[in-house]
Amino acid sequence: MDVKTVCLGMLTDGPASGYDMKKRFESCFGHFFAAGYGSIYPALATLARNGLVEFEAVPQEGKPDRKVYSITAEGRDELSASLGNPSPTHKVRSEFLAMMCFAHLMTEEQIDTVLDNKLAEIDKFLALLDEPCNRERRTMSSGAGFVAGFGRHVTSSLRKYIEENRDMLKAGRGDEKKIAAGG
Amino acid sequence: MDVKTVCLGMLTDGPASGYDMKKRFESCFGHFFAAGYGSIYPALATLARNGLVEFEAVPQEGKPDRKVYSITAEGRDELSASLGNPSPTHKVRSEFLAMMCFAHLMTEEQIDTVLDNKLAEIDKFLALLDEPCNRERRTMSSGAGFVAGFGRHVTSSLRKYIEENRDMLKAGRGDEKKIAAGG
DNA sequence: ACTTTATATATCAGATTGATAGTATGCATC
DNA sequence: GATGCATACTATCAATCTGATATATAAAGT
Repeated sequence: MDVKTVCLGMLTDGPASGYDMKKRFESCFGHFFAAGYGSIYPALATLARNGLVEFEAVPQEGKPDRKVYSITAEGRDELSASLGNPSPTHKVRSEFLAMMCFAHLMTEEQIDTVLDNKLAEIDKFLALLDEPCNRERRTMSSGAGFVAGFGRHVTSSLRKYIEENRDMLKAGRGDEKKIAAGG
Repeated sequence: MDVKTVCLGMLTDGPASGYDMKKRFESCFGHFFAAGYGSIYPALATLARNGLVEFEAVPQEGKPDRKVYSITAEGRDELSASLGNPSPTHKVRSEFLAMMCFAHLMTEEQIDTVLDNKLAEIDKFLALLDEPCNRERRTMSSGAGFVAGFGRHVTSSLRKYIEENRDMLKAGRGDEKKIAAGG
């Protein structure tokens, strides 16, 4: 289940260009499976080379050809095999938590700044999940609904934890040497 | 805040080898900042090349030299600068959620298998967080306590969501063409 | 005797990230 | 009328990370 597989999955909804897919990655998949051009274009090139997708170059005025990709029968087989994986991963990569492990090396001000920024970021994300997706709910598949709900639920929970436990990070730091005081 | 920075942070607790650090990544950082030898050794090599750490090769009987790394004054400055980053990231990479987006292309059996495996994995992780870390709580920094609690809280919340909403994934799939029936 | 686990290092192919680049149109700001 | 920015569309690249693998030794389990 890499970017290639997600691209295959997207193409079961109909043909699309790399640019279209990028927009879909941003709007729907962004919060749990980010992908930029640097992974989408190579993925599509590899898929095409292996016959899992095919594309038609649509000429445009003054713009590069639009390459519209479609999934092939082999592509559907490959996707089907990928969806048979019984243990898909779910990983977190958090500079935030890694940094908080070293809170005793930070000033109180630095900790507060990071925490406040993180809460603001979370609120922004929650607002995003509530606005445009609710309107599309008719066209959303059951899976997309599950995933959007997942994001809302887990992110709210995360927010609550930070608010209720941020005091922990300032406690018991009096006797530690602060290396980050000078900057 | 990459592997290099976390290595620097670990070294503020005292000298350690790459092997020692790998164990620490596994036990404490694993669930939010994984790192294998393939990133730790190159990170230490780069840090040493830049004078942010220094190492002493300790000869051993019948084993390769143990390279024991220590942080330098320049390393502390670099770490301090990294801890000043006001917006550290927190990213999720989930094959699981990506797959659930395509639940309408899966059989009910496949969905159940994935969900049951995921719940079992979550239980295993929660048990892990409760057993060895609780005993070490005296030696844990406030930051490590915050982060461990974060893991417990968010993972429990995630578990609850899956249990309470898994039915969504089977609903409304009758009129969809299933491509994954054959395997 | 065989396998696993632990100690220790290190490399490599493949994938991803984040930035950058090229080319054209339209829209707003100065 | 110029400058900057957003949108539309492609694509590449260095730095980094992942997961597997290689090399050695030895204790401990089966």
